[in-house]
Amino acid sequence: MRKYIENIAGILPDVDWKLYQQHLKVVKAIKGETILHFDKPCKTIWHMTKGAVRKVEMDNGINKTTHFYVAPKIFTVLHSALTGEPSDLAIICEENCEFLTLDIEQLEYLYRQSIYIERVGRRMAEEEFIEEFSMRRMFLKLDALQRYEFIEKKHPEILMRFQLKDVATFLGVTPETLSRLRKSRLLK
Amino acid sequence: MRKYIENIAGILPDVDWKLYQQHLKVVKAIKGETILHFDKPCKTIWHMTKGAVRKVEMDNGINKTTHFYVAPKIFTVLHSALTGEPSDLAIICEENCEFLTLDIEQLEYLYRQSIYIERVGRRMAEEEFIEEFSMRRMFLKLDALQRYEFIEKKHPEILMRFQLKDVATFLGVTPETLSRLRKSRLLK
DNA sequence: TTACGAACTTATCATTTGTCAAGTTGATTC
DNA sequence: GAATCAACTTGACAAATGATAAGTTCGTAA
Repeated sequence: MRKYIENIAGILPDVDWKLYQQHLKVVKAIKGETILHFDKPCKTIWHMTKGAVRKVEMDNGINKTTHFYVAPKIFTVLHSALTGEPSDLAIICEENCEFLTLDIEQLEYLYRQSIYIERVGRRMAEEEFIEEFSMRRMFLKLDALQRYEFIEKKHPEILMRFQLKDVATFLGVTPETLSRLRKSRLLK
Repeated sequence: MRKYIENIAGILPDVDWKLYQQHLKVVKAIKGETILHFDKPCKTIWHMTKGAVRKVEMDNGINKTTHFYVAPKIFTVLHSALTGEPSDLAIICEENCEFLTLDIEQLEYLYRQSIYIERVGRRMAEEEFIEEFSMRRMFLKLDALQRYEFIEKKHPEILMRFQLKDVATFLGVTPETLSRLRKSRLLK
């Protein structure tokens, strides 16, 4: 996990890493488990060391997937964590998972203790912003088939580890449409 | 501008603000001017104190707007600024504008000098991430008319200060479609 | 094994949106 | 004021996608 962080954020000195590490707690969850429920405030940063999860939103009774995460990965529901408001997203384990969890309030404390940890936070936020923008551009310039092929090329792990119906909602189409697009591609 | 920053990032002590301020340069640009061209690396953070700009991408010879910004606002092309790679986005002034510019390399230096400035960077990145995600969710759950109404409600300044053809590409539809949607709404 | 249910696919038809072409409006320039 | 140009609108038709319903496949539990 330290290597994963340093890969994104640059060197994290021993003393800062030790400080950070002290506040992490080991947690496990099994496939199908919901680690964050709708309407509950998100108070945790998850450091996923094993497994895969997805974030979902509820739209007219239909679950739509907004994010897929595969270990190693750090995630939270930021707009809820920052404001304390209930989360409109749930987080569901799609495989058996292992996490190191960190309380949001403890993270705020750690930010004040270490410019290196503050920097990790900045670099993580920057990377998430870039990824989020990349996903939105996908909608601006690509049709449904091209979006599927974009994911196939840039994020193949998503197609390997998650269900097609969830990939469909992530791509902004119905599962039926995704099925048809996949077939149309075979005919070429 | 300091107030704008503190509103997002919390208190910025006098000494840190002074340090920051020393590296800002006043720049003006007129309506229609391109302050960042396609394929040039982005080396600047703009602090727009007056005016309005938009970011555009080129897609098969057609300009598509990815962002609208109205003063006061801080922006850059992050994925280019971080890597030094040429920007696939251009930035165009839609009104006469005034900026305080900051060189990216100087910002990196400032981050190392001050945990408060580092924090400003983190908070800005967090806010941009949240906004970017909010925009993507718009595509996941809303059809074209609903997206228009979402912008009308949440970002009315966009409809007031930018052209409809640019709003259309920002919403992921053709100008013709947006025109029809606006008409269909009048009939209700 | 059988039965069941969920994921995925296929088919049909309706709706939305894009494409292309033409018309209108309004601001700017000469 | 006439000419011009870009923004915006409108119309007709084509293409993409959604909605509904039904069929298939496959893993799991009785």
